[in-house]
Amino acid sequence: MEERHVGPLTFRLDLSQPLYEQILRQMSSAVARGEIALGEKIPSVRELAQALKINPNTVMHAYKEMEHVGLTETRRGQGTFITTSQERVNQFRTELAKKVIEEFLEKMGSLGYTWSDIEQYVSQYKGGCVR
Amino acid sequence: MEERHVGPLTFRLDLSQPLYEQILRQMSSAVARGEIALGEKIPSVRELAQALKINPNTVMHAYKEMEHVGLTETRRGQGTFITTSQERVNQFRTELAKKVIEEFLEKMGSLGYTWSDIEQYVSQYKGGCVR
DNA sequence: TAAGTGTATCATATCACATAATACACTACA
DNA sequence: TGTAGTGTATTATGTGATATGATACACTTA
Repeated sequence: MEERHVGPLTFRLDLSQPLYEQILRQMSSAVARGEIALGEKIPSVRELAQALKINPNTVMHAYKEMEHVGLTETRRGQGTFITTSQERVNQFRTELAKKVIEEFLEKMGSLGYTWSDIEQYVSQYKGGCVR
Repeated sequence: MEERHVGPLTFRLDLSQPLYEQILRQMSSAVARGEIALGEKIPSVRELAQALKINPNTVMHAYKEMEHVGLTETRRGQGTFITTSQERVNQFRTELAKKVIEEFLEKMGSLGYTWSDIEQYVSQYKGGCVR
């Protein structure tokens, strides 16, 4: 629930979802919002772990995922950097969003909600946690 | 991925989400769709477990949840019945949907998506798993 | 050489989820 | 009254994802 700042980055972690997933999403968001530029260095594993008060291995987990999907590039001994490819960033974020949306629609569907139900329903939440 | 039929009810379980949650949602859906009427008896714990090829305790978990939120009423020695209160059914389904929607919006928000992004994005999925 | 990187590998702990087996209590009905 | 079918409770076990803790190694830069 609490905000943690690391350089230009801001994180807000809770226990409702895996920490490494939250790091993953919020790091992607930081890139999308332009809070960190392409090619930029992100905090080291140990630094972020200390700042977020979580275990380095957990950060490592997130970082490995980020590299695996092409959001970051790692240089041993130097650090971890946001990829220089805007295309990869977009693709990665899109993939994440796709999963989120599909899970959402599947759940609503299994609740018996029709398409127009969902459209109406969702619009009620305008002005909530989304900008 | 496979459909299982139990009387008038149909279930489709997979391993991506907790079984008891899927039962919960799909039972609610069945009521909403009118596949089972208010006050109607639903399959016994053992019967549903056998039909879905899962453990009775897992079905029990789902049934306890359903009773806890007021979707069902249980009569020891007789069985479990859908509540006779249409209001409770609606309320229950709405609560479930609310959680699903809030989780969805929170995730999209943490991905840096704006409101109009989401509206556009979601509309691309029209004709998918939702009716 | 030293400090700061990523990386690897142990072990351990917790929690949610599911299974398994068994027993008990209540109800309906032949 | 007995018996079958209900929900319920208990205890144990297993599994996988997640997170932690500690330590060591390899690489890069200054």
